[in-house]
Order: sequence, then structure tokens, then C-alpha cells
Amino acid sequence: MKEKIQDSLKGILSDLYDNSDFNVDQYVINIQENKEKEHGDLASNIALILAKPLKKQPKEIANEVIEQFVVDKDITKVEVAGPGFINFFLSKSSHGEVLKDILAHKDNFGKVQSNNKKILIEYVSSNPTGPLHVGHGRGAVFGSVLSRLLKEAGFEVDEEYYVNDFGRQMNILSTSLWIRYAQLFDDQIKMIKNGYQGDYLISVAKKLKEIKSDQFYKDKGIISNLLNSNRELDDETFTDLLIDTIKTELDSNFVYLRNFALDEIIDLIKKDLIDFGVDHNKWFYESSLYQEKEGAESKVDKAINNLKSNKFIYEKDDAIWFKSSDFGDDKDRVLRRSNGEYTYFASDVAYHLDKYDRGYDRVINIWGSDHHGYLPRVRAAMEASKRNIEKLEVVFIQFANLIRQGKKVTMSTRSGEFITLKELVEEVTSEAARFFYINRKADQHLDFDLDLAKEQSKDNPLYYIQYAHARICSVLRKSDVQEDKLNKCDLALLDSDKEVEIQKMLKQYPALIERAALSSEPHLICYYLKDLASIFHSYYNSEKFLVENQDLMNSRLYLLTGVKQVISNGLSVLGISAPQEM
RNA sequence: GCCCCGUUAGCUCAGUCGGAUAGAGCGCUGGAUUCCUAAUCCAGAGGCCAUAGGUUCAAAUCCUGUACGGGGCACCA
Repeated sequence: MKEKIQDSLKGILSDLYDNSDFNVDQYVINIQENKEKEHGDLASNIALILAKPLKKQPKEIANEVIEQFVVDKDITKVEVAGPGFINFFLSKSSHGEVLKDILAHKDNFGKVQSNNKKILIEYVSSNPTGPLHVGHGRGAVFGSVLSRLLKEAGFEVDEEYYVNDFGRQMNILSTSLWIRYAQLFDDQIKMIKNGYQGDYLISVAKKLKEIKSDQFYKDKGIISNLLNSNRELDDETFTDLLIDTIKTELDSNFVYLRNFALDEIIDLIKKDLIDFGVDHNKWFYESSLYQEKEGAESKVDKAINNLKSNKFIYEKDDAIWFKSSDFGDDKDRVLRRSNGEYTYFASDVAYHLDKYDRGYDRVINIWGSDHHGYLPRVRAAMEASKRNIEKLEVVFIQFANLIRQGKKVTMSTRSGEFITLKELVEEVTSEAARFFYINRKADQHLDFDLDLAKEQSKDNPLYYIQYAHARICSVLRKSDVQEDKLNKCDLALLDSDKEVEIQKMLKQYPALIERAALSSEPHLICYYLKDLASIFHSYYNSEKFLVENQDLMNSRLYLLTGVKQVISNGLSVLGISAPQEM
């Protein structure tokens, strides 16, 4: 309908005004939906826009336009109002088109045909040193819902988890696991301060013992003695000494220990994500960037050499630096430290180049807002490597506070007293957690009210929406009407204010999906569904659906079927079910 | 000090490429059910859109300054 009006306005305007100085094609003819009923259904501001170039009063232009405008069975009235808006009034029966559309496409209503564009979304990517905690929850849902939205909007989407399985923290993880393992033989051994304190490593250690018995403990008195000795070294130095000792003592078994720890933790993370409705189809290991296959240089070396050949690398104080300040970063950044180890940033340069090389049209990173200072150096590296930085997008997610009984829940990662994602899901269900995490703009702080998420009343927006769906299902069950019969009903009977309003709202759904996807604003879906549920509940209370008049009943049930389908589709994009009954 | 994000009703927050009289929920006041799920609905009160300028026919929305709040500024990951 909008396109139709746009086309006729364009035709009229070019007939009226096109000449050597003026061409309508330069201007976008905007058609907006009106809030006020008195203003009609749709409006265009084109007369206001053209007032200046045409050097005429907006109202004068608008009047000239509507004189030429031909009304028909769909557009019943056109008028000029306010400072020069052109308002369009649609016939009541024209609104029903959307219902046919919904019934024809069912679960695919709102889905856009493939545009053959590929997107990579990288998210969560928490360090594989322990289970996910609630701090990861918001980014996880955001990435998951954005992926679903973009798929709905016609993109091919890969969801990737970047596993930081390289460097010192993996050694500390392996060491912590060895200590937990040794404790199964000697309860005098104590965990080190820098180690990973959580209980989860105890069960991993037990599993290791089942497989390897005491093989990694037997004859390893040197390590135990070191652990029990009186230390004069500071914690960091001692940790490094301990790591070296374990590496030496276990020899080739250390790799086994490390991989065992890593695999077990990744399994934990994967399971927690799946239970949360988050399903990455790609897992990318940082360590793969350092592999030198058949003598060829590693991806990290390749990335650095590439920068070097472009003259953006220099050495200072035995370290290798990247001149990121040439590309707007605050200062230059180290790629390889003076002790010979690569920085995390070095991997990340190689990782991002790899993403580019995999041929995506867009590369999206979902990061915690505390990482925003990191973006300039990554962009700098891509620009210095002659990549198109427009392709790289980063969405920053603000922190969420958990609220219980009106008070902020305090957590401390250091002491291991954090609430895990698993615990959250067990407490409020995965669906409620997803909804509450996504029910807010990403760049806004979020207070997650745990009590509200568990509440079964209209105060809980998710229940409110799901209840609307269940209510419709209940009515449809009682009616016992066949769907093919509904198809033949008289849509003109749906002419009350509420019925027209509902149809208009349903009509907006596909555009909403597209907008939410393209602007990375999944929270819009939540607000839309709340509004749709609200107007349905209001309608429910004002009209009876199962009435004597068959035509009237069928048309109303047809409308309800449309509402039901759209609620179901919207919830599905959020990864939430639409219950038949509650 | 520099950089990023925010500031809208008592509270928590929406607000479409700038559009006509700024919205919702909670809370508050008062109502609705012999009937399709009251897990619901209806009505009322509640606003200098932080602040000062600027751009525009038109600004909560765009630009600049200021105040307040959160976050970031490693040879960590």
C-alpha cells in the first residue's frame, strides 16, 4: 500500500513540477503511519520537503497534489492537514489483506527471501577456564537472537565461539587441575592462590583419575614438595615455577592434561549454552592460529609479516610493536613481548584477518562494553592490512545487575562467589532469562529482577505475552472451526476500532523484523509483542468471539489466528516457546 | 587528563531517515467476571524529554558546550 501511494505521488509530482531545474527523483517520498486516527492511516510530508526547492507554500503544493490523486476502493479519502501533510484514509476492508498473508505464510510470515549475503557473528567467547556465569548471559542471548533475526531477514549466518586456548591461562588451568587431581591422593595439598578455585575442577579431576588412575601423580613427589614448601617467592613467580616443574615432570603427558582440562571445560560451556538456547555452529581455537602446517608460517606470523611489509611494525625494548597510532589509536600496541611471547592482540589480528579471508559480507563481534577501548586497535590492524573496516561491526553490551527482593545481588569473580548461568537458568527458566536479558537496548544498563522473572502474572511481560497466545488457542479449540473455512470469511466485518488497530499492527511485523535485524535492536521485538498482546487482551475483554452469527464468528477467529501466528513467530525469533495452554 | 555510553512520569523503561496533542508497565485512586482462561480488562491523576545554545517549515530525536551517572585507558586476557 505504501509503495502504491509512493508511486502515484511520484507520478503526480513529476507531471506537475519536473523541469530543467527540478527532478522529483532527488527526493525520497516518505510515507509514515499515523498515530492519530483523525489524521487517517498514512501520511506523507513530501509537500513540506518540497516547499523550499519549489519556493512555494507547503499547503499549496499539497493541494495541487491531492487534486490529481485518484481514490479507489482501498484509498477512500485524501486530505491536506496541519502545516501541509497529505493524509490518506484506507478502507476498512483493505486492512484484512495482512490476515490472508499471514495464513498463507504461517511460520514464515515476516521472513525475507535469501539475499545471498553471509554474516559471521562471534559472541560469548568466554575464556575456557570455568563455567559461564551470569555476566556472560546477556551477550549470549543477544548474539543468539541477533543471529535468528538476521536469518529471518534473509542472511546466511554463522555463529562462532572464539576459544582462547593459548598462553599462560591454559597453563594455570592445567596446573589447577593437577592440584585437584593430586588432592585425590593427598588431602594435605592446597590449591594455589592464582589457581582456578571453583569446585568444577574437582569433578574434572575425578574423571581424570578414573581414566589415568595415579599415572600423573605417582613419582611426582617433586611437585608435591614444591607445593608444600615454605615459599619466599611472590605468587606470580611461584606459579611460573610450578608450571615449569609440572611441565618437566609430566613431559609429554602435560599436553594430555591440558587438552583434557580444555575439552572438559568446553563441554561444560557447550552444555550450559545449549540449555540456554544458544547454539554456536562454529568453534574457533586460538591455538590454531599458531600452528605451522608443513613448515609454512603460522597465521599469527603471517599477519605480523603482512603488517611489516606495509611498514607498520617496529622493534623497541626487545618487543615488536604495531603502529596503531597511525590509524587513530591512542598509542602503539605490542604484538610480541620482550620475553618472546605473543600478546592476545597478536592472535586477534590474525583471527580477524582469518574472518575476512573466509569471505563474509559482514563480520559482527559482540563484546562487553568494558572492551570498547580495544576496538580502535583492531580496526587499525585491519586498516593497516588493507581490509575494508566497514565490514567489521562491534556491538557493545552493557552489564546487567541481578536484583533479588529489590536489592542488587553482589558477586565477586575473584573469590569464586559468582552465580553461574546454569544456576540462573535453573532458577528462572531459560525462556524467562532470555526474555529479560533481551528486553532492553544493548547499550543500556539492565536490572534483571529475578523475582519478577519467576512471577506468573501480567506484571511479568513474558507471561503476559504467552498468556495471550494460550488464550487464543483455547478459543480456537472451543470453536472447532476448520481453517479452510476461515479463509472464506468476510473481512469487512472486522471494522471496529480495535479490530482495525490489530490488523494494522500485524501489518507492521515484517518491517519490524527487518529493522530490528539491520539495526541490531532485538529488544524491539519484545516491545512489539507486549503491545500486540495488550491490544489483544483488550479486544478479548470487549468482544465475544464464539457468537451465533457464523460469518462474524469466522472473521473474528480469522483475526485471532493471525494474532496467534505473529505472537508465535515473534517468540520463536527470541528462542521462546508459545504455549498452547497455561 | 583523554575516550565510549547514558540522562524522558514517583520507579523501571520505549520512542520508526527529525513530523501533527511525548507513550507503556509498576505504584497510586476508582471500577468491570452468571459468558470464549480475571494469569485479564476499563477509567483517572502524574512531564521544563538533565541544562544552555545552534541547525530546520518542524527537535526528546541532528550539532556544540556544561552538569550528573556508568565504563575504559597493560609488554593482561
